[in-house]
Amino acid sequence: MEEKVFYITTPIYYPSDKLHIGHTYCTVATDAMARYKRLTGYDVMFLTGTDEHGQKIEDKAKEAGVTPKEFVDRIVTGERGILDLWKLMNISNDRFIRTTDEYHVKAIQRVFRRMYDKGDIYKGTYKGKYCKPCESFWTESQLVDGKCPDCGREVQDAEEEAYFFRASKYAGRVRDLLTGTDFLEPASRVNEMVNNFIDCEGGLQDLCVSRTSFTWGIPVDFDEKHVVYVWLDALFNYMTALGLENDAHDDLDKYWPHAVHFVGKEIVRFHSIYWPAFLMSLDLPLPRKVYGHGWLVMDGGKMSKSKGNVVDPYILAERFGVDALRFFLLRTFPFGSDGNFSNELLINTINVDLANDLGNLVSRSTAMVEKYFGGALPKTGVSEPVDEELLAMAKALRGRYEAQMERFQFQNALEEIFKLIQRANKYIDETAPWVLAKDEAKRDRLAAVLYNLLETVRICAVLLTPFMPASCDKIFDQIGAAACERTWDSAAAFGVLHDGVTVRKGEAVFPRIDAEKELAELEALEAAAKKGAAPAIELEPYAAESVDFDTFCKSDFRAVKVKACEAVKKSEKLLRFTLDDGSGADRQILSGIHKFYEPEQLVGKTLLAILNLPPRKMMGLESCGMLISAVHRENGEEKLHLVILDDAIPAGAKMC
RNA sequence: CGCGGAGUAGAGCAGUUGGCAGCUCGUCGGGCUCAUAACCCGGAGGUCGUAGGUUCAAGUCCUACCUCCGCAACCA
Repeated sequence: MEEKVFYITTPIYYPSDKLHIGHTYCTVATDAMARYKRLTGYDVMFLTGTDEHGQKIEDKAKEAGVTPKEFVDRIVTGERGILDLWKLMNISNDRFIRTTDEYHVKAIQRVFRRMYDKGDIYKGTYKGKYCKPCESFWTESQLVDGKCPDCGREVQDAEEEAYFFRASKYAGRVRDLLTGTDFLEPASRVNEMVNNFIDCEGGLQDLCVSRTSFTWGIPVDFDEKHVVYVWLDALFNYMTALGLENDAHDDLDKYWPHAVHFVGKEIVRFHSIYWPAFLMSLDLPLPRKVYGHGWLVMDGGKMSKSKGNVVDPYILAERFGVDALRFFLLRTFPFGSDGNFSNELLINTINVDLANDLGNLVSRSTAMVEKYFGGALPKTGVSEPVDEELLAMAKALRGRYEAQMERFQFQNALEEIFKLIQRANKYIDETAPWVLAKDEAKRDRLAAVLYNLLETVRICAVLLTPFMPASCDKIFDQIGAAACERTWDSAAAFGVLHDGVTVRKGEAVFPRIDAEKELAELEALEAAAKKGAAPAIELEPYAAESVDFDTFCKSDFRAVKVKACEAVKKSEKLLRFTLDDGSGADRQILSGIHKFYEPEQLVGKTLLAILNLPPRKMMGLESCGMLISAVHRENGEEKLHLVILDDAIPAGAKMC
């Protein structure tokens, strides 16, 4: 007898900012899976949480003038924070872990020590280059022309003490795990991982697992100037939340062997390579599966702050309904690959599937029971051959749905349900109940037709419950389904609804959306949100330090004329300028301003440039100097204007 | 040759193990009036990126090439 236990997790999200629709997507998928497993009778543990340490949060907190803990508290527990978002989205997680929770911190310290005692963590040096003025540490590959990427000055060899995890020791076992089992899915991600990180040049690299350059992290308890590297801290949340090395919880043995991790494709590497290696080091059992889902992209581009195309789940959920949003995310996109998000698609899906097909089916079915039977439907039907196809589909649905759900193919599972819903709408046409209603002799036949419709709706609603829990309850209430008629078992049988079932046609469960009107309003809303978030005009901070006159005079500012200008291939931002600097020889300067100017509008202009900066390579091309621009931010948006001079100024004229 | 993904109807996409090329929207025509102007039926529209190859049979497998997109790099 198989043990009916299931453990599922989302990644713990990084609260350096508000979460967006992509995080919501992953969490909703996990929630649907958890609810599905509970429905089928499993004992489910569903964990989500936040990963709260690290340099970035330390920096952000400093910027905001608060402590790191205050900073993350606001994003996690504050108004419209992460907890609020999951509450709004009706997420049914059993636990919520924060890596700043005391029990987790203590557990991680013990884990770190165990790995150290075993010899899998060793103290080494992190070799690199140090820039004194910037006080920053760079790796060889981060350098630009052998110089500091921030300030362009010389760097020195330096060594920073750090602890390393001996990942190389487990490379073979991890490779076997990835290539020989279905531990990592979808399978397309396996080759990517093995080729890139294990069978690459130099093999699987040992992982640096401590830092001394910042303090917002879990201290290594036997070497206090180190903090534990974020990933070692973060990955173990999946086990500390069940009681690994702590007394706060005590169900590791029960749930851990049944663990499934849903993760975004960007962190598949850590979950499929380092996470198993960490566990091997501690002789702990591995989770059952890591599933790397795709991203939601906007019009072909990755969602990102700088592109200003981040989608706010609050706005969508409040406008269209939580269940509609949950449904859309899982119905529209294949879970394993990227999906193209758009408001049009969202509205279209809601209208077609939820309003026209499902909502309208419930509406017309219940309306007829009310109209022809006063709301109470006798189970005294007469069946006819035309019923057979509908009944066969309805009876087979649970099995087909289950096969897809077990493979995490939510899109296909929902597709199966909607095939039946469409079949039911067709069945109404075939049987024409409004004609039967006119003939008193056909009253029993009419009852059968309507009963079949309610049964079909009931089965669909049971299977839709994991996706749209609140809406399915409404549907159950409208068709009069009792508690025992909403179960997993009841979804496999036809004819479950009791005799004399009472329908209550209420408000439309999924109202139709006026697409044009909504799109316009959404656009306005999103623009307003963007504006409200940032001040109208934002300027760079004024320099506190003064520069002496001699130093200033060393800068060779000159007027230059643009002889030619073109976009650099494969670069989103770079323009390549060929300039007349008065010397007689052409000067080439690259500038990252394509976002603001098209090349052809600049040819012939007189611009300002500094000529005596050391040449620097970008995208394989050499840039000799820099064009001077005025920069500021407007409503949070970056603005840039080249300094354009009077064309009467000759090329090469010195600015002083 | 840095790594990876994708090219299928006007748009957006599905096609697991090779076996009659499908779905949604749009479009054109018809039906119905129970229902949220919703529902049902039918038509038009594709040399499945290109060129080769394997096979009785290729969207699917193999080889080469073209185009687009991510990551990375870069954005002095």
